[in-house]
Amino acid sequence: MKFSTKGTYGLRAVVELAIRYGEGPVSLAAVAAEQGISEAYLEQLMRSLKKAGLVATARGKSGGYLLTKEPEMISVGEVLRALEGSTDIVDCVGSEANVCENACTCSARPLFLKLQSRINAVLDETTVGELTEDHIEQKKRIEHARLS
Amino acid sequence: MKFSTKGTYGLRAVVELAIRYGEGPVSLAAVAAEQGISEAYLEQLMRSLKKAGLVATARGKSGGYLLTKEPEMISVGEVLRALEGSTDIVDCVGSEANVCENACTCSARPLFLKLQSRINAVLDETTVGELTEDHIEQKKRIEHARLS
DNA sequence: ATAAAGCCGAGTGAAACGGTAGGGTTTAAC
DNA sequence: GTTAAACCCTACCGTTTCACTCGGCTTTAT
Repeated sequence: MKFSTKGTYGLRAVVELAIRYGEGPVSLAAVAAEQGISEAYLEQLMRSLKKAGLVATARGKSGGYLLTKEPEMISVGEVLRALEGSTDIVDCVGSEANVCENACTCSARPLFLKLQSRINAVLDETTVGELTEDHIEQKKRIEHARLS
Repeated sequence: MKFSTKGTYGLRAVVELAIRYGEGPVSLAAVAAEQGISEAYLEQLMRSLKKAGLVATARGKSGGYLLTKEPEMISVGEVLRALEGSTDIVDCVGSEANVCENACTCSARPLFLKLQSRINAVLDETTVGELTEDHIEQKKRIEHARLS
């Protein structure tokens, strides 16, 4: 039940793009530096996000990455699914009905179903826009504290 | 964000003990056979559960495992924590404050905190007793369907 | 032309997972 | 009081995933 850094890094990168939404492409190097992530590693994550259609790219000099929709229209679930393939905690709870042979007698399954629905609720409700706002607020607060 | 079979197997084993709660020790072989789990592997899981004080053992012939409290008094969170060490999705959300250096600026952390609290709610509310009842109900229903 | 950017596949060390093996020690039952 | 059924314990092992790196390619603004 651990969350991978893949998801964390990816989310943070997307928030970084959200901060600069509407200002043209942001280079990988800029995002990596801002977030303290290895450039080469982040590139892989960006590729996943691009394949999922969440980010677009501009190639060539002064190119970079940009979000394909407004931050408020991107749920964190979308981002995580793009990065991790699925946000299902076990195979037998997905809509694709990848159900194991004895699912109907598995005593743990009711718990999994409940857990999954609660998790999905959070992932679907929360948007990248919200995370971005929180983050900007937080940065302001720190700046304030530093000055006083 | 995948759930390990360790947790699943362990939960199922505990439910099996719950079904026979009050009837004396249940042998590893019986639980393993009923749930279709490798005996040697299950033994390791049982040891974790014992170390956590959730099950007791009777050694020697006709020995086995038994729950140390009523199924209704055991939350699934306790079981999972015993098996997996922790049910925290990331280190920086636990009560032990194993917080990473830039936690206060991590844009993903608010999401993690929300997710974790929802997960904890489910894990703390749900008891082994409930899972056991559901399971018994389910078995009855299948028996019914088979006979008709 | 060239340098800055993205694109892409392959490889790698460490850890965890899921499971196995093979020996102990305890104890009820005969 | 032997024996066999049970738990106890340590070590190992093959596979997968993680987190990350490397090196080369293509595109394109300047």
